[in-house]
Amino acid sequence: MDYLAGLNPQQRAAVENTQGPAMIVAGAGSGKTRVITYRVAHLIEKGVDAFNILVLTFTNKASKDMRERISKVVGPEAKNLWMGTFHSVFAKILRVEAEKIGYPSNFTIYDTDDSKSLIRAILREMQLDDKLYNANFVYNRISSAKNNLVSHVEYMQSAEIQAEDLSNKRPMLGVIYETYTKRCFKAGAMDFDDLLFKTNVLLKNHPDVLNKYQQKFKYLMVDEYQDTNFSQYTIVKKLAAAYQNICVVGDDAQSIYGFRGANIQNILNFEKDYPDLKVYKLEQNYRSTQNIVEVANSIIANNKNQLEKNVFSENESGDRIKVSRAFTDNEEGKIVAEAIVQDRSSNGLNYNDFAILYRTNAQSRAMEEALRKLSVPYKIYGGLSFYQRKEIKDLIAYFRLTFNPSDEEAIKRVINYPRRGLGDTTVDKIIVAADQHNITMWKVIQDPQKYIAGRIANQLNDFAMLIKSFQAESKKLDAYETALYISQHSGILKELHTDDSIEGRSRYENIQELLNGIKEFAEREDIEDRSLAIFMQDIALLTNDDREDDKLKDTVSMMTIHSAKGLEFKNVFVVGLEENLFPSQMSLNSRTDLEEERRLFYVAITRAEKKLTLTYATSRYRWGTLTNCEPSRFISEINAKYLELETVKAPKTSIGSDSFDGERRSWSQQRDSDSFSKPKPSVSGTATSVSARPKNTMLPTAHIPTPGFRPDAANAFQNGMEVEHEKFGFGKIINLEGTLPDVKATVFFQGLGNKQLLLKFAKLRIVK
DNA sequence: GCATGAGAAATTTTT
DNA sequence: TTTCTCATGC
Repeated sequence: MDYLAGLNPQQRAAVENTQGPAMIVAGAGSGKTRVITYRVAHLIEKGVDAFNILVLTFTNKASKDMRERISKVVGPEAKNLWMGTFHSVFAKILRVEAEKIGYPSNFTIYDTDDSKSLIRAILREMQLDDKLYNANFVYNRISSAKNNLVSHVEYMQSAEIQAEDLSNKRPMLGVIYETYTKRCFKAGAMDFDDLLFKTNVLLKNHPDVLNKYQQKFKYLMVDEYQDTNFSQYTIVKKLAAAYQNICVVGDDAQSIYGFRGANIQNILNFEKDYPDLKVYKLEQNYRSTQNIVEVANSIIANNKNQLEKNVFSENESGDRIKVSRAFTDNEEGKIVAEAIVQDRSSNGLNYNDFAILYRTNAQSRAMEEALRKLSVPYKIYGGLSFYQRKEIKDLIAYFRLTFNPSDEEAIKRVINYPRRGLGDTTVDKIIVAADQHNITMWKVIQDPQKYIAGRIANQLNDFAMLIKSFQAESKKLDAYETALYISQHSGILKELHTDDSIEGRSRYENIQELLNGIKEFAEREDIEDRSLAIFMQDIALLTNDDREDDKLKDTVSMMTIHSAKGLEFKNVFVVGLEENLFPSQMSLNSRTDLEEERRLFYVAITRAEKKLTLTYATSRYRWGTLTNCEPSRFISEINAKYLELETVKAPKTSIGSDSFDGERRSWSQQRDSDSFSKPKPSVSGTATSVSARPKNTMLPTAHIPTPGFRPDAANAFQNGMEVEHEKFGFGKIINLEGTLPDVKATVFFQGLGNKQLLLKFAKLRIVK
């Protein structure tokens, strides 16, 4: 039992006490994962059968990491643990029990895209205003209903909800919810929230099933308990009811998924559910310097509602927190990139000692450009996952259809890809026919003559035959062979192969990569059923973090703060610390939301081991235009004694005296470099990493045009007028020469001197 | 049914 | 600025 030796007293107590309800409040960097892994290992060492232990996590990555670490202590027995994300564990159980709730066991899992697409279709069919009934909004509404275990029936019956929807002028939401639910059911599909919702239904309506899993999971552990929603909370509570061997681990200060229905009260009130609860507080931070920990503490102290704890560090006190101001988002990128280059060479660090964290994905672009300019290798985490790419989803839709031809979203996705003359009108006809006869789209497609007039029936027949041939082949071939067969005979491979643009080639490669992945799967010896159907089961639950590609490469990591949770880096840059960005604009209306933003900031800070840099810009491109920014309130919440404010540099004015020329020059340079890097500039389609965003040199100052800025016509100007220029700010016309339309004005701008401007081009507004 | 181009909308975080 | 939707004409 030597693994116990390396633990501090609290950690050790949490590990050794395995009976009854327990809550481990784990401050950031306090060795939480270690405690969970050792606790599970300890259970197994004590003789508990691994099959009787269920460990629930939020990300695939967390569960994978933990399983690996556990197997280092207990060996191959770790394989028998039930361990995974809420969604994957209960998907697995639902597949076994599906018939009990009327679903086929090979149900499809709809990802967010599928769900939204279905919602859009329903909105169109109901002829609802898609601005009032925005698909995103509807999706969130349904999602939060499900996460609070409100079924569509209860939704419609609840006077409160109905009144709320009515006052929001969206009385049809209940009907949409109902239709959506029925359509999913008809398609044999569950969305993400259903995996939890239906589990609740199952456990509620089938006491025998509940009992079975209560007996099975004699020991339960839940990681990141502060992120559970009501639906998850209820499942856990039910499963634990028989033995009460429930151990939850979490940190209320790191609850950052409230927007997705997570309820921080679940951890704050845990004690009420289990009065004889034992609480273990892990308060020593082993990760960060004292300064960093104290800054984090001082930030989080601004929140009202929290569990009492005192996180401390016995590491060195460390550097102060650096705060850098930039004038634009591009300059911010430059400051960060330069700091990385310099720090790396002067302190002998690797690129992977650095992370850049931001609030929104959109911020990555400025960072990327800056890093690329200095040839700093980087990797962006999050964003579009491999499995969300169009070509991958297309092929997977064929797979889905093969195993579940009722899958409506899959049909719509590929019925006309590659093109086979089955366009929107035909699809609409199928949907109408299916609706009228109360059958699935697949039924209509199989027997088109019966439902749809005209020659289009022949093409539908062909499509049905195609899918049926896939089904037949899948019974004969292994996963890889089936996948290959489908990709060839669907025409996808050919379609992509003929596209020899850069994007097209990369799509082709992605398909190859997917096929390789399937091949690997087909050759695995540790699983019994290696069919494509099994491979497909959880694919919607995978994210790109699950694919180990270049983990070992030495690159700077870039990601949103949300995806950085659980990670640590020697040097961390938290960028974009501005009001309306971080804290996000959406959070400013309520205390709850603002506190969540603050916890998010807490998470960001506590990722850093040695050095933390906060940056902000005084202006930034948002929705295409330059906007003024104020420094984030979070910066002023930090006690100044911990901060090192960077000396302010004067803004650079890189444009020469003749501004018109200067402007045009930088445009043409940009053009040139674009066409240089893209052999076929005419290729449209998916965006490449080459951005047409104005470069640094185009932003001489940070002037923000007054709202509603509109340039005046060239003939309107007179000598002596005060004018505003889009970029240069306010100035005064001191000379006019030439004749219309070629009048040239000399304008004096404060701080910039005289500029010659051709009035027909310059964006000038008359002030006075 | 499909390709093309104009115009509008969008940006919070994700299993 | 980019991305998507819608309308138009073939």
